Amino acid sequence: MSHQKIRNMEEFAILSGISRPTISKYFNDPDSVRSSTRTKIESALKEYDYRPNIYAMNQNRRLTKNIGIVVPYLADPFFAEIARVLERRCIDAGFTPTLFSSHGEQGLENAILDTLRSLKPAGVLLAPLGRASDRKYVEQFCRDVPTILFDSNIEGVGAAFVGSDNFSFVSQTVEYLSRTGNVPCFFEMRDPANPNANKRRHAYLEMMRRLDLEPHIVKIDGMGWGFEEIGRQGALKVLRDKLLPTKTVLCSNDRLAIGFLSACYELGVTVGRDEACDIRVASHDDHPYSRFTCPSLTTAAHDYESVADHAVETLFQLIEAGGKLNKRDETLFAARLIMRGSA
Amino acid sequence: MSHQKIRNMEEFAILSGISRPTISKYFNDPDSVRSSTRTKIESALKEYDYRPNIYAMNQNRRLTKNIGIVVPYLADPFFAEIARVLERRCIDAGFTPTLFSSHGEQGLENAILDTLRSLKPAGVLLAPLGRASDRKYVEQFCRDVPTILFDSNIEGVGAAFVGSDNFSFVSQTVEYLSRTGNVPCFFEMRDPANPNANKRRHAYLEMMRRLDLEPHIVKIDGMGWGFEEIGRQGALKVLRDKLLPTKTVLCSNDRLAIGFLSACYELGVTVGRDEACDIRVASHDDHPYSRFTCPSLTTAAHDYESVADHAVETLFQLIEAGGKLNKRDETLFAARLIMRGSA
DNA sequence: AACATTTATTTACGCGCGTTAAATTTATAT
DNA sequence: ATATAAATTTAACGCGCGTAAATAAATGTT
Repeated sequence: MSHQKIRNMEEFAILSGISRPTISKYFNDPDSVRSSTRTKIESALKEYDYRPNIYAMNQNRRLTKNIGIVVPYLADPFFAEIARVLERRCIDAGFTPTLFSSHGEQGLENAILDTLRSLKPAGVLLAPLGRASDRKYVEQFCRDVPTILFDSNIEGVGAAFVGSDNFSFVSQTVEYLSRTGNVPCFFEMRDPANPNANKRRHAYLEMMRRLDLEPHIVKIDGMGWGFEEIGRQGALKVLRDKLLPTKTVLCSNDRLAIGFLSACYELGVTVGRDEACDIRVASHDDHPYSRFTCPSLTTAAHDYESVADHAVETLFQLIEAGGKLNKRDETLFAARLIMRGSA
Repeated sequence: MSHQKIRNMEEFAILSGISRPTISKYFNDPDSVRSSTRTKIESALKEYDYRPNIYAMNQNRRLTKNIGIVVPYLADPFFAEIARVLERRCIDAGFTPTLFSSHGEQGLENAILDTLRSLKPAGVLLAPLGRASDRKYVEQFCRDVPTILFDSNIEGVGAAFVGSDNFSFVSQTVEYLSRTGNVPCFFEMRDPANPNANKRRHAYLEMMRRLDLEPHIVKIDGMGWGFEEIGRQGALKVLRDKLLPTKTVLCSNDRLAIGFLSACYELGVTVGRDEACDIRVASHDDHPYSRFTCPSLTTAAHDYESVADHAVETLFQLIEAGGKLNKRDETLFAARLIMRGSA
C-alpha cells in the first residue's frame, strides 16, 4: 500500500528507480517502454499509487487522450444507452471519455462545442441536434477538431458519419405490415427536429410506391423533445376525430408510439395483430421501454453495438491518421425487425 | 470578429491594454475587477475571442471550478432528469459540471472517484450505488473531496445528504389506497440495491401498523438494474400462481410497476381504480414514463427541483466553507401524490 | 487639496509535466 | 566478441497560467 504521499513525477521516478522522461513515456503509452522497465514502474505504482497531474500532462500536449461524446438528449434512454456503449469502448482503448448532453438546445450544443475545443480532445463523437443545430458552428468545430458524427447526419460535416439505415428500418416494417394484411399509414411530427425522421418518411413513401400501395401520412403538431406527450396528444386528436386513414399505424419512432399506445388505451381502442383488435401499431428504434408497452411494441431495432463499435473504430482511425481521412464515409447499419404484440 | 489568433494570456493582455495578472483575476472571478476594466476586457474578448488554457489554469489552482456529478445509472430517466437539473444549476453558478455514470458497477464507481480526485473538483454531487458501493472507498473519497450525497444515503459519509423522504412517499400512497377501499400489499425486489427500497418497506410496515391493517410483502427475485424486466417476470409469476395476497399492489418503485403493468396486460388482468377492474397498482417516483403506462400510473412524485436546488446550494455552502461543514445535515423532501388511472 | 483606500501594474517565480538532444547503457544480431 | 540497434539517462528548456510582493495609479473621503 501507499507508504508516503508523492507530490510529482520526479519523486515517483526516484522511488521507482526509473528516470522521469521514461516514466513520462510510460504514462503516454505503456507499450513504448521495455517490458522490464514497465514491470518496475507498475510494481512501484502498486506500492505508492501515484497518478500524474492531468492538468500538467495536457498542458503541453497538442493532443490529449480525451474523447468528447455529445448526444442531443440524454434523458432519452436511446441516447443514454448508446452513450454507455461508446463510453465503455473509449475507456477500453485507453481514452478518457467525457459525456455531454445538448438537452435539445442549440445554445447548449454550441457551448458544449466551445468547452470541447478547450479540452483539446483527441477526437469527438457527436450526435448533433439535427435541424436544430447551428450548422455553421458545428461545421467550423469539425474543421478544427477530429469529429465523427453519429445518429444524425449533417451532409458534408465531420470526418465520417455512422448511423442506422433508415430505409432498412422502414422497409422492413412496411413490408411486414402490408404482407400481413394491412396498409400502414405513417404517423409523425409535422416538424421533426431529427433528420432521420425525414429519411423515414421518404423511405415509407418509396416502399409504398414499390408495393403499389397508396401512402397516407398523418402529421401531428408539437415541438421539442417530449415525443411521448406529443404522440399521445396527436393520437387522441386523430382517434377522436377519426382521422386515421387506415387500420394500421406506423409511427416514425418508438417514443411517439409509446404516446400513441397510451392514447389508445385511454380511448379504449384495442391494439394488436389479432383481427378482433381495432388497430395495429408499429414503430422504429426498439426503445428500451418498447417491450413494456401495452401491448408490447412491434418495432425495428437499431444495431447499437455495431453503430457504437464502428463509430469508435472510425474515430480511432481518424486520430491515428492525424485528424484527416481521405474521404468522408457514411456507414449505415441495417435494422432488425422485432415482432411483438402491437402488430 | 476575431482579427488574429491569440496564443496566450500575455498576448491577450497586450491587445486588451490590461495587465496579465488582472486578466487572470478577471477569469477567476469577473466581479473582482473594477467595472471599467471589466468592460475593456469584455470588449476585447468580443473582438479577439480568446479562451484561457484550462489545463494551465487548473494546474496551480488549489481549487478548480469543476464540479463532478455522479449517478448510479444514467440510462434510468429519473437520474438523467435530475442530472440535467443539477448540471444547469452548476453552469448558472459559473462552475463546470462533468457528468459520470457508474452504470451500476462498483468497479466503475471507484474508477470514477479516482478520476474525480485527479480533476481536483471544487466539489462533488454523488448519488452512490448504495448497497453495491464500496463503502470504505466512498468514505475515503468524501474525506478528501468536498462531497454532497444525494438520492441514496450512506450513513455518516459525505458532508451532507439530500434526498426524498421515503416515509412521505409511502405514507401517502398507503393512506390513499386504504382510504379508497383497499388494503395494499408491497411489491419489491428481494435484494434491492438501493437503500431507499429498504426505507420504503419499513415505511409500508409502519403505516400498516398505524392503520391497524395486516401488512403483506411480496418479494420477487432478480438482480441488477433491469427493474422493468424484473418487475414483469415477478408479476407474471405472482399473477399466474395467484400469490397476490390482496387486490391492490403497491410497488416499491415505478420501474418495477412498469414491468408489473406490462405483465398484467399480457395476462389480461385489468388494472384500475374502478370496481370492475381486477386489481389496482400504485407506485413511487413519478418516473418520466409513468404517465404513459396503460393505465397511467398512480404514484408519488419526487420534488426533483427542490432536491436538485438544495443539493447544489449545500454544495456551494460547503465549497465556500472550505470543504467542511459543522454538522452533517440530512435533508429530505416530501412527495406529492399523483393520482392516475392505475389506482 | 491632502490623505486613505481600492485597484491595477510590474516583476518574478514556480507548478508538474512534455519534450528534445546528447550521452550512455542495455539488448540484439552477426 | 564485436558491431549495431534500441532503450534509458542526463540535462535543460518551455508551456500557460497562478500567485505574491512591491510599486504605481485611480478613486473616494474629508
